[in-house]
Amino acid sequence: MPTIKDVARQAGVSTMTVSRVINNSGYISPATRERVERAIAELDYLPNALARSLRFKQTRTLALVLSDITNPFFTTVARGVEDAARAQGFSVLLCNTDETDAVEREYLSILLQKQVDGVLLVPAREDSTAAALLQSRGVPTVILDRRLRGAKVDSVRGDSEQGAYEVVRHLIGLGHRRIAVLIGPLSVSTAADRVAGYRRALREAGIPVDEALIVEDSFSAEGGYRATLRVLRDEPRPTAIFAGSNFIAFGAFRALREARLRVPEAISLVAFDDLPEGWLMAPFLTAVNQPAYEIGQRATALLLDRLAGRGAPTPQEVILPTELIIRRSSAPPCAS
Amino acid sequence: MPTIKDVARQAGVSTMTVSRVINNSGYISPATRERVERAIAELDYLPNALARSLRFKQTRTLALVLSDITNPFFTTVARGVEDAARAQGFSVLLCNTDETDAVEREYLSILLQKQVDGVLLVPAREDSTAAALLQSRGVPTVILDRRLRGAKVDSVRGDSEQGAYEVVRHLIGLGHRRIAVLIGPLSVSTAADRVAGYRRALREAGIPVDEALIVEDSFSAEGGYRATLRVLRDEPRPTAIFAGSNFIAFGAFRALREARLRVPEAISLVAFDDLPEGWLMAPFLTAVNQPAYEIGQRATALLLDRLAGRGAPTPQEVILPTELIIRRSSAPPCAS
DNA sequence: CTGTTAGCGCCTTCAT
DNA sequence: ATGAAGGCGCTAACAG
Repeated sequence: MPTIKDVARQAGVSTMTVSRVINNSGYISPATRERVERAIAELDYLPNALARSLRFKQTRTLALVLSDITNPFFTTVARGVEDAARAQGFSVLLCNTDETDAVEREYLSILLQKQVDGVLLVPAREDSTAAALLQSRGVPTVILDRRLRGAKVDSVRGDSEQGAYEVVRHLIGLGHRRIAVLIGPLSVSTAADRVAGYRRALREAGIPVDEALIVEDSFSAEGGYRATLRVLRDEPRPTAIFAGSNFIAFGAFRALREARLRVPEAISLVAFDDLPEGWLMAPFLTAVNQPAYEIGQRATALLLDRLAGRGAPTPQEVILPTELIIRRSSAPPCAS
Repeated sequence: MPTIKDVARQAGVSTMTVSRVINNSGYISPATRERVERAIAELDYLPNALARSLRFKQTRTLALVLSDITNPFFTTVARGVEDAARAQGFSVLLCNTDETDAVEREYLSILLQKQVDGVLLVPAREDSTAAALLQSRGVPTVILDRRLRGAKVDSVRGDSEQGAYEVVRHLIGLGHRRIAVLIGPLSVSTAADRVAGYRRALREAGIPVDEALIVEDSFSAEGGYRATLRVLRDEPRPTAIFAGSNFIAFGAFRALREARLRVPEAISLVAFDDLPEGWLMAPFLTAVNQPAYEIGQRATALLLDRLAGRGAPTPQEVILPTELIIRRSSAPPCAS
């Protein structure tokens, strides 16, 4: 790997002159510039970003810390992040935490050491201290997808409360009154918000909340499966299930199939988080869609604005609207 | 951000001593070590990875260059990569190229500048020069998912030829003789290999190949849609379609639905690349599944072995078996 | 066992 | 318009 010294020697100038050419700074005679540029081309010289970062104190690298890139929602968020970052010459370090506090902390330490310029964080828990730590170290941070308790940080997320409210209202409109909600850990704000939306819809319709119908498990297919089994034992059995995430819905659907309950004839099933368009051979599931790509994009724009000193003085909170997509998995309750 | 100097001052030792504590190198009296460690804790000191990388000439960072993280196959690959990398203390820089040569080159330049230790590359084209460039610069590289013409590089991929062969043989076994194959650009090796597998299956069954039934478009839903329209105009119409990727299958399915052709009654549809388990509410599509996670994991292991000097002397080529999953989208041709 | 010197590759500052 | 010195934060090599 040639260094700036090699180029300087080849061009018969000092390293400083080469540096000026590279950075387009200061005055340079056309003749020398020409010579330097030829030397650069001849040697296939590429500046060492580590050395530059060490001097400039910026790496032009962001980190995206999320629970699991395998979740299509986060995949799309990641794509939005990457596109927005690349457009401004930033690279993205990807970190999967599996919702684990320990892994989150481990990654944070690495990211601080690597001197990333900013972090996009999906906190593992609502009271995660990660954001505070980053802030205290002077690393701009944007929270994605979730709320953080008492944090003074920029954040971008979909409107979980309103989205849940709308889909539950849809069920109520169809005539359902016993509606179960299966959700991930309530320590995650999206879980809490979706339950809050659920409660609001019931309250508004004058339907009393049966706490037994609110089942907290994990945001996974297994969680959805377990929660469904539990809810099916209830008497009288709920006529509709609101799955708090796409994965929960998958698990719920499997449990329903095994219990020989047809959807939507025997029981309705709706979910939070749609799958990317075109993925479903026969779109079936009524779902609340979040603008995942835009969440990633907006969050990154916010972060890059801060890095450029263009940030607003106070923390921004961007809440993007969701969209209710009614398909065939929701129908009026059966007459029984 | 405190530096090693601050720690040294606080502990009343030289920076070298601090360095020794950090790296567990050389001899240090327990007493000093203790003092240094306390200073580190008090200051919340974290070593600057940029400076260390500059010295050590290694960044403990890999790059994953792929076409689109939004594709569930690559998502899973990425997860495999990340897990394997993290297990050895490496971070992963994610780069989406959208199959574009220009973006691929742009990223390579950035990655070289950032001094990544190794690259996992899904080349945009079979004759991409990216790998050669990386090798010439001394950056270990592993090719993922695809073959590269005449490259002396490690590579890990699924067995496209055999997978295609098997699924087409499955169709032939059902009685199909006019089988269309819809595929992405033949300049991508997976496309070429899947067509090769298709041809082998037909040849073996003594069925002449009708070149009109081999349609090259893009590896996308739109490509699948367009290709299907074309193939449906053929006379006599094919009784089965082999979609060369999951996205192609999605587009094909939409075109078939619009043409009011029921699957599998009117026409069978099979695909390469399954969707992650549990994603489908009602698994329907007969598909060839590739071990995506393992591809990512194995490739990363190979790369890290090389970095550690544990690599084999000659380039390794790992070809992992695929698995045919027969579901309800394939059936015997209708009597017509 | 610990400290000093020098340098990784680059750029800011200040001369010339 | 160009160059020399010094330093970003860290560590290998050599003292002592």
